[in-house]
Amino acid sequence: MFSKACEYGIRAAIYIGQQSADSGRRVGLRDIATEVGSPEAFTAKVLQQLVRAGLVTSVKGPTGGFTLTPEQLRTVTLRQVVLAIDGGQMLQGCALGLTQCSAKQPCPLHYQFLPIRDQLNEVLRTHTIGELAGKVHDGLGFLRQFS
Amino acid sequence: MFSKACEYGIRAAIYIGQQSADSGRRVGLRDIATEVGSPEAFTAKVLQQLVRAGLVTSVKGPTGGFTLTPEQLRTVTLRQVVLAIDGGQMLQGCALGLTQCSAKQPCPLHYQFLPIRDQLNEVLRTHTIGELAGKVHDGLGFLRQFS
DNA sequence: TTATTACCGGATGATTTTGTCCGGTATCTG
DNA sequence: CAGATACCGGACAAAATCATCCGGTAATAA
Repeated sequence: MFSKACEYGIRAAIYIGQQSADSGRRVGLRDIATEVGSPEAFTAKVLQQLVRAGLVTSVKGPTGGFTLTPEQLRTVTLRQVVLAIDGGQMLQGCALGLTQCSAKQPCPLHYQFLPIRDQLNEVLRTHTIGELAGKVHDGLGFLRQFS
Repeated sequence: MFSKACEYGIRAAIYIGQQSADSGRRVGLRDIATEVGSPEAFTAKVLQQLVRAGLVTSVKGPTGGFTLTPEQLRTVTLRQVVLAIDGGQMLQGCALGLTQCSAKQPCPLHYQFLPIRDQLNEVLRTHTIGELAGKVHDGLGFLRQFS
């Protein structure tokens, strides 16, 4: 569905959001990677993308780390995170890989996939990181395996 | 959404199906790759997977090529093609990459993605290659770009 | 100011996916 | 039977993705 980078990015963003909403405190890379079950260095790369896109805030130095501002918690959607990391291929590309697939020249699956893609876009558009973070905070969702 | 291999495989299967239904004639690899806009040698690999899975029939030698039997035209679904090439990751895996994501320990997106995945499975399960081939035959669907 | 902390950025490497090449083999035609 | 055709299968190569390493830099704390 999404790339590994995007999976890590979403999980990391939600974890950062949870900690930010919880106590306003910043979380370090090591902490994030541990809690989310992702490779540390690779996660750093992904987070840099999110920071550059303005979806996550970072602070250098001691007591530094990553955080989501109240505004980011409220406004950043899943869709923005996915777009920043994976681009729009999954969200708008043709299911059969045709570069110009439209009502004018549809692939044989065009109309079958329209509602699926619409629903996917809807889910990504209507869920904020802050909302998902709340779900994790309430024990209604998990970001890694617990064995 | 799907891998390149899978995109090529679906397009190729539909084209073979269209020619088979049309006149029962077999189509060669070169012909398929041209009509579907895919790399020839790579498409051969993908088609071999479909032949081994029993979803497409191949005949060697002169006048040989690929074909779909009437039974294959009637029964082979898109879902079978996708499973043969990409496996079940897209159809059942967790959107956030958790290896054990279930109602018992759901990711924060688990319930949001359930209906999407259900709908995707439904579309793949209820459409046969033969049906899609008919759509292409009737000019209601295209398998490559026409510029 | 100085040392430490922790993100930043580029270089590098491993793995998977994508794509090519070519000899082998089955099969049809003459 | 001989020759040509076209799929089969393995080896190989290129590109994208996934992942690591390490020095640089900004910021904090003593």
